[in-house]
Amino acid sequence: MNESDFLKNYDKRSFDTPLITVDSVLFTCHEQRLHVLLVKRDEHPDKGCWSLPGGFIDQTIDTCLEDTVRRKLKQKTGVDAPYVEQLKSYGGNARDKRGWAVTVCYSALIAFQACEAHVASVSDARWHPLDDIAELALAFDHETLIMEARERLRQKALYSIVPAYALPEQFTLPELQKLHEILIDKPLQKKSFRRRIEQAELLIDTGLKRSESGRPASLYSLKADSAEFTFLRNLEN
Amino acid sequence: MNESDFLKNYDKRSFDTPLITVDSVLFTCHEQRLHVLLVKRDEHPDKGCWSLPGGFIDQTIDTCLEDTVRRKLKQKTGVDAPYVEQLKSYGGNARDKRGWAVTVCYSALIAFQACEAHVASVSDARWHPLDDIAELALAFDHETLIMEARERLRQKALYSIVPAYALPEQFTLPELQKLHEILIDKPLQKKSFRRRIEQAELLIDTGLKRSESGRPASLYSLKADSAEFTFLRNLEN
DNA sequence: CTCAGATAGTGACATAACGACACTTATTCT
DNA sequence: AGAATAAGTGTCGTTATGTCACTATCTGAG
Repeated sequence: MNESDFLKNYDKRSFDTPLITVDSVLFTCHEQRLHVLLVKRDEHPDKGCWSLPGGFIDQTIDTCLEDTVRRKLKQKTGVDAPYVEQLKSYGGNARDKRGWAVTVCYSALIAFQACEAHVASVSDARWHPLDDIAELALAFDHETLIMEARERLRQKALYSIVPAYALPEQFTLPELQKLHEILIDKPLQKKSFRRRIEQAELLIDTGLKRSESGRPASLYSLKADSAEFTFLRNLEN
Repeated sequence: MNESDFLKNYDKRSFDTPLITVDSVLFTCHEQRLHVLLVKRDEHPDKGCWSLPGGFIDQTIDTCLEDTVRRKLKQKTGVDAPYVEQLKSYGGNARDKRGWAVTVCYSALIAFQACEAHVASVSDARWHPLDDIAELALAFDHETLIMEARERLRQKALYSIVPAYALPEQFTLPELQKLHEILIDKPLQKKSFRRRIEQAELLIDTGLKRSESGRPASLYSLKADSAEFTFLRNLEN
């Protein structure tokens, strides 16, 4: 039998394949706290629990996994997230009551202001402070997904400025430093922090921000695709 | 309807879900070259092409994705790989002629000697020098998977000694350094290399190895689970 | 048996990045 | 005007690394 005959007769629905979904841990920084976007499930299983934005692949419109992720995120936020990164896949027979299930988990970052209005208009979506999710009823193994994504973001904060995507397009260095301090849960030396960033040339200066009090701070934005660029050392202080 | 009624009536086979598989890029170091284990496909699609060891999840015996990976690898190598790490998932409608397909790609390392005999006895499995795979006919998008896994391993070589799992359990520092040099394709200063490792205390000294010529070299082996421990800086020389 | 060659491993100094912290500058509020 | 606050800099000591010469130990040729 040649390949085209094989494919003509092939029916992948004749196999019992695991369920496959994508899920995203969308982070933002709001009022000096890290938040995650959660969606209240209104269908079984785990009906009524909070879950990560995500779901099944639409084979008719998604050409790859990231298409699914961005589509699902846009439904909840109204905008395309500036940073989306695949983290890890979880698969097993115990994750989902419906049976063997695989989910490809992504992490994403967005500025709170960029989607504030749209999120408020979506009835089942809500930002939750990360420190509060232990008290929520979470669907499936999503608490694990969130915690592992949180840990990855903490690691990123040690050697990159990826977290900057959780801030508005323009931000000051003290604002960025504060975010890093939240992420790694430790105060940082401002001199060291500035040096690391200046040296790596990851940001561009875009003017001055008139401050409420104190000196005016320079506004920065991310240099094109500087996301993954690394500092030279780990942050230890 | 309550949840248990819902689950009773739920049939995941009524949906057309993508195909889902796992694949592993198993590396080893042999005769100063990096090799990858490939398997010759004897079924459609891409019959006759070389592919990565992997395949479908067996929902009756695998409880998680890594179970599938280790099971498939053991079929080809005869032993359990000492290092297995999930890298990335690939999904899309163009990867596999059978339709929308997702694969969870793992990277694994093993000592050549640990599985030399068994691999030789498996008719469809063979080690291929990494530099030669461009000339092979590879199935699906497996060339991409291999290249991205190769790049990840290169990165690991810059800040960890994970590559040591591609060596026998006991090895000398010059052997490890040579492997890193192969991975990052650049000569390294032995003094710097030794210092980085000694400082991080990633290895334990286990005796002396009588050399063919030159001074006898100390044998080392990995400290328990020191795999991911990092050096403090990137290797630049 | 001895010495050359090869390889393992060390000593030592210069450089670069970082930690720490005091200091300067600019703005707001009283 | 002066205190308070916050942005941003100067500077010094420490640490890790780059570089490279040097020592030590083995093999093998003559």
